[in-house]
Amino acid sequence: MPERRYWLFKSEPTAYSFSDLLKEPNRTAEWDGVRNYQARNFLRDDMQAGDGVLFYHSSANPMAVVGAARIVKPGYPDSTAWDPGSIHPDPKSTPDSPIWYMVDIQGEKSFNRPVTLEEIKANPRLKDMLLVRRGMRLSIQPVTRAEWDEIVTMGEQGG
DNA sequence: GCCAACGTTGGC
DNA sequence: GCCAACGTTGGC
Repeated sequence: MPERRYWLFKSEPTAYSFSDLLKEPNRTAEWDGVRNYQARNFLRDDMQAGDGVLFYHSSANPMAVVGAARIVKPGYPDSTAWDPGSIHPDPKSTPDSPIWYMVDIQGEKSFNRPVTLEEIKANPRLKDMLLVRRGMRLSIQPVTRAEWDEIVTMGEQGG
């Protein structure tokens, strides 16, 4: 049993929100459409079933981590890449030679309150998070155990 | 709506 | 293999 890892997934809530995830059958969705190699490597190589996911709303009001999810299916080829009807087609990726990967995540808990980007920036314990690093645009980022604990604790404070 | 940051593309 | 142009991300 590998050690549990922690991640942060960004999503624009106007495209797909945490409450959308909670409305899915079994609160589970395929996290498809990632088209960045560094994020792809995390999806393909590093994620394991059971890993924790902080769900972050970007370009939102407020910008915040709004809940927790977990990986329920580790990396497998992203079939939307060779689906010409998808919003992120990539004809270079094929079933025989996939380039892009996805995971399945299951929504676990909506926080009692959003943990805002502003609070994250103001918290010295979270100063090293990739999220607040200048120019860091990765939509999937690793998070340390300590950062996970801190954010979950903040989110579970009374609402 | 702006624009800094930065990844990707393509001409050479 | 360099690098200018271009596209995207995402906070402001």
